Amino acid sequence: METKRLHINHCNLQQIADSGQCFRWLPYDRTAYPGGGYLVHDGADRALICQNGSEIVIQCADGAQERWLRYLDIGTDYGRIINSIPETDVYLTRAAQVGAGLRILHADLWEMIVSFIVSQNNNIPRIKASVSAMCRKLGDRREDAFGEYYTFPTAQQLAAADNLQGLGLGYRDKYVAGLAENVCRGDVRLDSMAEMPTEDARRYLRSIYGIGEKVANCILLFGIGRKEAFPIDTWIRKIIDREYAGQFHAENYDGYAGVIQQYMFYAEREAARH
DNA sequence: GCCCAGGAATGTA
DNA sequence: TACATTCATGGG
Repeated sequence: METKRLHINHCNLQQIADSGQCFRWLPYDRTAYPGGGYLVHDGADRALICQNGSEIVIQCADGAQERWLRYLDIGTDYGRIINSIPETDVYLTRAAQVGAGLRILHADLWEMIVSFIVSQNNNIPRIKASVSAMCRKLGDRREDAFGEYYTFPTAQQLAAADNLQGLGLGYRDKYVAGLAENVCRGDVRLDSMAEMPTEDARRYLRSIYGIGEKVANCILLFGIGRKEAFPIDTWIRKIIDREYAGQFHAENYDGYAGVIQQYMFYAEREAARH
C-alpha cells in the first residue's frame, strides 16, 4: 500500500458519493475522517479515499496512484466550468453552488455498463444492493490492508452464473445475462468504444439489448469520460419542465453538458431531501 | 391499495 | 413518428 496526499479544488467526497454515479463507495470510519472517508471500489480495484478540507488522501495499492488520480478526473478544471454558467440562469447558478464539489468520475467501463443497465426504472439504494450482491456472489474475493472485498464480476463470471436470481435485478436480469454472453462470444466488443467518436459510441451502446438513450449517455459520461453526454432521467426531466419550459439548451455548454447535468441532478435531490 | 425509482422494449395507430 | 402498455422489485 502507498499513500498520496494532494489538494484538489472542487472536490467534495460526500457529494460525489451521493451523486448517483458510483454505487460502491462505502463510508469508512467517519470519526477519524469527519470530512468523509470512503472505501472506493471500481472494477477489480479499490482504495481508501479521505478528505480534510481541500486535502485528499488516497491509500491504494503500490503503483496505483495514477489510476486513482485519473478516476478522480484530476485534469479537469471544474471552477472554469462553474464560472461559465451565465448569471442570468439563476437556477443553474444556484445548482452549481450546491454541488460545487462534484466531479465526473472515470469509472470502469464494464462496471458502468452493467450498473446502469440495472439502474433503469430503479432507485439508487436498490441499484447499490444489486451491484453489491453481484460482486459478492460472482466477483473475486480479495484482501488488502483494509480487509476483504469483492471485485466487480467480469463478463465471463456473469455469463458463467447459471442464473441471476436473488440479486434483485428484476426483469433486467435478461439484459445483463444476454450482454455478458455476447461479450464472452466476442459479438460485442467494448474496448473499441474508447477510440470512437461519441456519436458512434452512443450508437454502438444503443444497439445493445437493454440500453436506451438515457443509459447510453450515463455510460458515455461516467464510463469513458465523454462530458458532452447529457443523460435525462426522471429528475432531470422534472427540472427541465419546471425551470426551462420543457427545453434545456445543452449545446450552450458544448463539450461538458454532462457536468452541468450532474449539478442539476444533485441539487434537485438535495432539495427533495429537505 | 397507489405511486415512484438515474427506462427500455414492444405493440398500436 | 408518436403514444400506450408492460416489465420486477421494494420503499414511502
